[in-house]
Amino acid sequence: MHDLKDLRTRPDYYKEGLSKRNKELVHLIDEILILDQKKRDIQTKADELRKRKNEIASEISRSKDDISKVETLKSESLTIGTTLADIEKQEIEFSFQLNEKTMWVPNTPSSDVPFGEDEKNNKEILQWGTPRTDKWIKPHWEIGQKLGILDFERGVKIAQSRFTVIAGLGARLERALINFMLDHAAEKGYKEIFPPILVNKDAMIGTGQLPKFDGDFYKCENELLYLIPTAEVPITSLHKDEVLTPEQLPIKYCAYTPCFRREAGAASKDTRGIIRQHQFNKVELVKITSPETSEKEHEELTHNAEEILQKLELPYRKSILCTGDIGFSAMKCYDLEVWFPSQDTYREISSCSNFGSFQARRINIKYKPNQKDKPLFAHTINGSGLAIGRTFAAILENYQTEKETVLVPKALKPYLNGLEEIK
RNA sequence: GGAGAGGUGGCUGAGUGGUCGAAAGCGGCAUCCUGCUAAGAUGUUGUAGGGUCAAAAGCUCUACCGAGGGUUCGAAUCCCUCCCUCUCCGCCA
Repeated sequence: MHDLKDLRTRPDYYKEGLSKRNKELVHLIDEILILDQKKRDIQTKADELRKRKNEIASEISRSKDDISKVETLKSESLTIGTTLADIEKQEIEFSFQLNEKTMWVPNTPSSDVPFGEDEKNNKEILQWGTPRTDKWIKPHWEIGQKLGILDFERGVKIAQSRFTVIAGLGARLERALINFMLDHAAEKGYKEIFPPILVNKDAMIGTGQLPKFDGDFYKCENELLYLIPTAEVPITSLHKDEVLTPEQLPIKYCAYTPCFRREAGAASKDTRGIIRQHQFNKVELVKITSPETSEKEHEELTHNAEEILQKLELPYRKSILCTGDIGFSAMKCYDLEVWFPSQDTYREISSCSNFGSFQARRINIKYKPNQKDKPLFAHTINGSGLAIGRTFAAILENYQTEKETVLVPKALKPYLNGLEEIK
């Protein structure tokens, strides 16, 4: 969410920022400005009437003995009350509309984000490792089924399509990856959190999942709780309505959680394998920082995610997303994509975003640079470190042997009792 | 799930219909003072939105005592609904 006062003072800055994402968003700014003006006008009117009502109330209390005066005042107050009720209705309506509209406006991209309409314009920054191109490498779902560690049929049997059972050494590998990644994060100074997996609507609004993407998530209607689509949601909201001190910053959290996404609108995408599941595991890295250090912390967080791929010796590339492809709440975002030999391409495995004060403003996370300063909004940053299921799949392919087995990456052996090979 | 108690400013805690945005204490901030420290004195001290202003400061208005409704000229205070916390009982991994 944007700062309305700032938006009022320099609307062109916001228009320009939004036009880089999508030209069709620009009109939102003018609509907001009009609504904002209407809301302020009506608020001024309402405030004046409320003021008069307050005056009358204290006048009555001061002149209780003068019965006729009191009666006159009472009736004046009642008359004002009728008018006020009507105006307040409008006030509420305008505030609602204004808030509603503002909530739908995405963050403005940072000035160093490359311009472009869609993912084709994302800019590759680096490639790491040497991609394998052996033609005999089987897709992860084939080798996974052959090895008896991925069971797609039974996943469907007990749940639905896009739910998969991981069995035996597969389950062990999944768990090893979680522990390995959490340990890596801890080593880098991230405090481990195990949050609730169901969160309320406020948390979903805070990080920007709602209102725009309603329908993408599983919700418990009777409790008004949502299954988290990412640990970003509960972790970033941990400090909701708090004013932090400079000594507390930067706050660094990591969390393993299952994540749940309905994947509506992805009907024909990645129907095979475990790349796109309704339920998947992920280790998430989250930071809360001051505006001064957020850029540096964002780079560092991205690097921390890269280190995991490096330790696992999985070839990957790093790109900066262009203005048209960047997520709703983000001002800048790096994608890490891991190599999939069977698909002869890189696939996203981590998305590391700097949100500026966009989320903090919604969640109300502030910090005081000094004791006497006014509280300012903090910056929030997050990224996957990493998506477990996709890492699992990448290992199945990148570590595959011609004998239809999968070697265990060196870094994971301690987590699998020294196991060398899944066969 | 049942019964009871309660939710007030950064914290502790008073306040049961009328200058209460809220006493007091603690904490914070500023100044002063004692040779330094510790202690002390005085003052100050929330958030959000609006208006005024070129802007900031200032001044001013409105709202906020868990949330939302209601009663009333007037609500922290009375009524209703919901949420949360605590105690007891029940159930349970």
